[in-house]
Amino acid sequence: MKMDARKQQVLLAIITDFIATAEPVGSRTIARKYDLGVSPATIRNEMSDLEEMGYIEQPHTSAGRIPSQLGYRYYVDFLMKKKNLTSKEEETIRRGYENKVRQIGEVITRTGEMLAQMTRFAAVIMTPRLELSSFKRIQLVLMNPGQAMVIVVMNTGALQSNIIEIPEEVSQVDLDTISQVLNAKLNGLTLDKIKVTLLREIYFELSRHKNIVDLAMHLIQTGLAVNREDKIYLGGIINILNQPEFHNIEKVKSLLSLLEQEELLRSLLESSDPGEGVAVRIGSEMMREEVKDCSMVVASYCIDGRPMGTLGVLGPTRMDYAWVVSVVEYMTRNMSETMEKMFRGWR
Amino acid sequence: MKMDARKQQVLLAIITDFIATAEPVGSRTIARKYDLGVSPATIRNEMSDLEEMGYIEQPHTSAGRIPSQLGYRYYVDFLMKKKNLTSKEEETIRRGYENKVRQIGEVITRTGEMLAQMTRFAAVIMTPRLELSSFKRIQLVLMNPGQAMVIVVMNTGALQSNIIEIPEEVSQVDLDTISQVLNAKLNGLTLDKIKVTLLREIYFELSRHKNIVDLAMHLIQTGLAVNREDKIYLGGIINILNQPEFHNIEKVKSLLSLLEQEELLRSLLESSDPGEGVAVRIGSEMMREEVKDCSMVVASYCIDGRPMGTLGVLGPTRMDYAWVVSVVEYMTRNMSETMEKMFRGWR
DNA sequence: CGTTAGCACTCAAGTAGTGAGAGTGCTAAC
DNA sequence: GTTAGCACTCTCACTACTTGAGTGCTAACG
Repeated sequence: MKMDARKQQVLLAIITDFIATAEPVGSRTIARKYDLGVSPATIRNEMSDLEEMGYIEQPHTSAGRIPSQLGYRYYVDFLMKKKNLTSKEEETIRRGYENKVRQIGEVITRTGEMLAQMTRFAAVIMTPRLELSSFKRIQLVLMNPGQAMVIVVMNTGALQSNIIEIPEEVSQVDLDTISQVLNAKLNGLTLDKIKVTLLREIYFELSRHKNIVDLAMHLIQTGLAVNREDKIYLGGIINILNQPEFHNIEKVKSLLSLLEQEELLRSLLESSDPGEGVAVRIGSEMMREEVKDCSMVVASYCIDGRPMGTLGVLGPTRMDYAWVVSVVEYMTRNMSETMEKMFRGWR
Repeated sequence: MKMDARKQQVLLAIITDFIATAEPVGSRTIARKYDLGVSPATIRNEMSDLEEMGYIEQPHTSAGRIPSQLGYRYYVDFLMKKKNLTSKEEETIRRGYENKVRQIGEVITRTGEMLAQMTRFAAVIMTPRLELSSFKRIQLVLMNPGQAMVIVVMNTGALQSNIIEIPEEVSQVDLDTISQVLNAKLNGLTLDKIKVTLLREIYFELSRHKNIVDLAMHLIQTGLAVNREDKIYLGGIINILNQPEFHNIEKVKSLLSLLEQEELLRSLLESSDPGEGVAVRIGSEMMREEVKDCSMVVASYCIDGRPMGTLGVLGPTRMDYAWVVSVVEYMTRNMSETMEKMFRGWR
């Protein structure tokens, strides 16, 4: 069986209607609301074909049809027309970034809030990936004899801190010395490269201060290594509960238990890392039972063309993809620009 | 009408049973399960009295009784016997803190996880209140000409960072000078006191560096002032959904929308700030419609006897208060000790 | 040969009626 | 003061019935 123009029209009608109403769509409804110029009987025939091809399915015999996962996929790939945001909506988004967003965390929070509010779904955003950020500055603070805090500032403005054990006799002045040497050597490198290349140089440099050289090594190894997980913003879960498909509490529970586990959320976001532009992951494409009735629309935000992190929206498979894709796209562009503006010269 | 010993026994039986089963309790059940030595009929009379006094209520005519909010209050204040944790449970908790918890954030996360897991309710923890922490160190990092990052380290190990605008010509060396002066002057003060006392001294000190003195003032005012909100840990929401009283999705929605708004959550936690020991807030005592069917068990964790923040558990009013109070108490003590050990000498 | 009208068939969901079970409150007897 | 007995109430689960939406099939139409 082959897909022809009319089948496409029917499929489009079914999906459009189902997205809007969350009710199975019957042949009669299509004939009435979407002017295809044919009778319900004809549409029934087409629907029967579409069902055989796997694009739609029937919840039960006497109900209308609903799109299958495959149907959504076809829709997203071939049928969907992007909706442009109204200039008022674009305005709202731009406004959101104007109001003193200084810190990277603020940009992310603001983006997440807007994303959740506009799409009415849950928003998920990863902070810029640390392994792609580069080292800006290190600072050692003596907390008390024997313990120091290592503070690492990345060029994205991200802060990493860590408490390490040091010999009792090391003073703040010693720490400052180490800071200085490290700063000179490490500036501008990505975390990946730090360990491999420069240990020898630093060793040599610090050999004047024999007593602290071991410390510095220790510090590089432990202080920089741990705690490298990126944080995740998650908001607007409440929106998902407003969707009729989540009136069933069991689904809510399973979804929520997934979202509460940050590692799972991260793997979800990472596995659906889009190359370029906006990607749509539908239901079981995400390979997780808990979200088989959900879809994600994700995109990467970039700084100087380099993708730094992922942001996205999580909602039921029955979502208005055209709209959500447009919002995510516009949002991503604005967020990227805001960050770029913020980081100009920080590298 | 006066409360007598037998009424107390009956009330205790009702609450105990209801906590365990979530079903209204009838006179027959009490007579059978709780050996009061009287017949159901007598218990019925007592129940009738208790209802009149407001301690219990009837969902409908032919159902048993359930505790009213007042009933729970009476139970918590007068009837409840603390359950001691088994040594195995205590062991689990202690273990949780042994495994390299270095940072304040880790202590909080770990505590939250354990609290949620043990009580099977949602856990809420506030980070140590900044206004009670004292200043440890300030560090200024030049991000690019015209912008600097202010990093403030508190004695609790908490980090605050902020981007500020500075004159283009200010160099990292200038910033280091300012850092040095500020560090010397500010060390050990609480944030509250910083502004008022020392501006003049610092002004004098920096007058050698005329060009940056204004900057330093600006920095103190903006850099330290903003972003002073304490963060909140929230976890284990999923547990609440497992309670039968939350099978109604509307309640879930209303609760979740409250929990998603951090300020509301904070006000909830702050308003039920316990003086000493563990406090229980039942239903509408929290003054919020969304949690009228919930209770909180909260306590303050202390460092050197000074209460630094609040932690607590949020669950349905029908919770095993005796058990939860014990867990929260033990947990608070352990968390306080862990933090104290960690901070020894940091102030 | 594609399209359409007509019709029998199916199924979910709502409605009404029924009976069982749990629990109470009252009364009278102990 | 306590208890047994009993009538009464109300929820809940179960069943039967009706309604309406929607399909699939068949035969007729252009």
